[in-house]
Amino acid sequence: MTTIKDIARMADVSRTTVSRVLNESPAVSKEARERVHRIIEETGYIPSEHAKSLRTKKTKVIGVILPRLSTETTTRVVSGIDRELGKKGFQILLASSDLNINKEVEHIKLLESRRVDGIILLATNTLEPIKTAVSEAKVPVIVVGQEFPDAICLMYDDFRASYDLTNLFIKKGYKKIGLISVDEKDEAVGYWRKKGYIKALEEAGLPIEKSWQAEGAFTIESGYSAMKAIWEQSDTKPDSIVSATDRMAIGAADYLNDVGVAIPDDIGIAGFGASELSQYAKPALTTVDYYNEQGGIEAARILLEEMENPAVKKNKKNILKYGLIERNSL
Amino acid sequence: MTTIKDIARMADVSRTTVSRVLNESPAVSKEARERVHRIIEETGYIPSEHAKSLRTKKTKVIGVILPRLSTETTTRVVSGIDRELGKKGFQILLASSDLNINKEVEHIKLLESRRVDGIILLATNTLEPIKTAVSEAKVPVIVVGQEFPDAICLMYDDFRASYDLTNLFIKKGYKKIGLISVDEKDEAVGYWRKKGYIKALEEAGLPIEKSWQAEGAFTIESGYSAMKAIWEQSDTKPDSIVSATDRMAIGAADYLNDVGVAIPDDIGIAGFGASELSQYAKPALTTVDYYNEQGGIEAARILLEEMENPAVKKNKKNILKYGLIERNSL
DNA sequence: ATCTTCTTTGGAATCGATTCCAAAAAGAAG
DNA sequence: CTTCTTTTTGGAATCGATTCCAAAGAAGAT
Repeated sequence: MTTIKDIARMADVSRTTVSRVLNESPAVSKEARERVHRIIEETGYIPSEHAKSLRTKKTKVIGVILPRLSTETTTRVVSGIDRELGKKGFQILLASSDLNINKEVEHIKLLESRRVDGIILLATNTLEPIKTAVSEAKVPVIVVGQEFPDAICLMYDDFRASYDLTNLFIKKGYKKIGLISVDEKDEAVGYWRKKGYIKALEEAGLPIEKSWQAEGAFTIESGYSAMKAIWEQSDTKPDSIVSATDRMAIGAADYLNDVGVAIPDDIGIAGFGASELSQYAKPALTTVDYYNEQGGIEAARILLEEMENPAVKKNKKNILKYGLIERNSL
Repeated sequence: MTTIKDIARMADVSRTTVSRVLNESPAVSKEARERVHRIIEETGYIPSEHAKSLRTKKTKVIGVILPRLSTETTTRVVSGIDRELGKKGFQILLASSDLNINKEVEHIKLLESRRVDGIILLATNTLEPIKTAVSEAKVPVIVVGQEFPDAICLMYDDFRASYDLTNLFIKKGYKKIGLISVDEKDEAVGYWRKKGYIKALEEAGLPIEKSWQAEGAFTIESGYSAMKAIWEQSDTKPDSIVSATDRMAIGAADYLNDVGVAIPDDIGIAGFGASELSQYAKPALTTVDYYNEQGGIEAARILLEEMENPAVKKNKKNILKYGLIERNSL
């Protein structure tokens, strides 16, 4: 591979001069500059970013740790991150944790070893190992989607969103509102969305009935099973279902369809996430839009800012906007 | 930031010895090894991959260039790539071309400057600039989804798949088969899927009617418009539509729904891609599954192999499998 | 006690860039 | 024709690792 040394020799100048040409320093004579440019052109020389960042301590790469590549939510966020960072010439080094908690910690180390300028962590849990890994990290880390006590985080307001959505059910006259949730280890999706649901019911004086609740695991199939469980275990049936994710809502709707229950005539249903699926389901699903791409953009901006001038206090919490999308399932 | 030098000083050994410990060389005494390990533990030292790969010429990073992050097809492929490469300790450096043709070429250079060990290009066109960039690249490049004359490529058999799908229409008794296609600059999706459709019709002696054909642009909305165009421009209406993508098929179905045409009773329709949307559409869409994640895995494997021992002839073509998924829209 | 062999160690060069500093060349002023 | 600036240039150190090679030390053989 051609190096700056080769170019220097061929252009009959010093490496210093070549470096100057590369960095567009004005302190180079026109002839020298042209000679160097010509040689670079001829050889197809591409300077090594490694050597460069070894010296300059800047890599123009940021690491993104995500639970899974193939979900709409994450790709939207990553897309937003990429769009925003791309403008400033940053690239993304991917690290997929594959829902494996140990891997998240490992990946922070791995990204640090590659001297990324910053890290954006799409978090799925708030367990101890990952929290300490984040606070010990030597580069700025932005946590998206969960609340970490002493890190810069960017959160969706899952509690309020869930509260608002449940109130929409109530406003529409539903009285027996059930819930399909997920494991509370995922605080945002599991704990807070459930909490918002309960708060709304309590305030309205509506029953919080255990048999109208079941837990799924994000997938459409698990939503189907959860709905089935609710249907089979409850004496009086619920008249509506809040589902912590769109996919589980779709699964639930499938089950209801299979047992001949009509949506929204017999039962109302809504989800979270504004997935594409929710839009084209029949009937179209009422859902909460978290504007994920915008979230990615925000995350990128905050990271850029933090890299420019690192704040002393890292316990900033940024709350993202959300919106209710009312469609035909309620 | 702590460096190998600091560790050496603190453990009272030479950098050489620290390096040996890091690389698990047996030629280190037990005491020295333990001392070094303790210091590394205490300081939280993480060796710089930059410095390392500057010497070793290996980065354990591969670049993936993709048209857009937020489509199902690409995320599935990337997911497959990541799964396979992750096993061998490789990471992915993302480069999203945002459908901008110049950017693809730029990104090849950018990835080369970062000295990635290899590149996987999810190609959307076969125009000259990108083809020459690929053949001039100094690292192995695997092209996925399009045919490049002198590169290692991994292709979907779009012609045969389209031919097979169209024959399924014919077998089901459809006689007036229309087409929603895309720009032929995208050879795979635009040109070959159309060619397969035409071949099947020709062989069956069925009419190839221009007014039953329209061009979309991948989106659901464009499918809607294309279907509308066909419906308004044709005297006798087609009795079925082959759509070059699922999303356009969904859009077309929406239009037909709006004008009161029933699927599959009045008109049959099918798409390509086995998108999740196709599965949960009502009625569920017949489609072609390209097993994208498997494609990503294959691409990664081929790249790994090529990196191990570079083949002289780079014009290998690998054809991926596909399968017809028959559902209720035909 | 001396010579070999084997284990363990560190010095120094290297990878490919940047950057500080001083020297050389060119131009301006006296 | 000096002298002083200003422009242009290159030498050498540096970043943080690896690796070759030789030397020091320990252990074993005679």
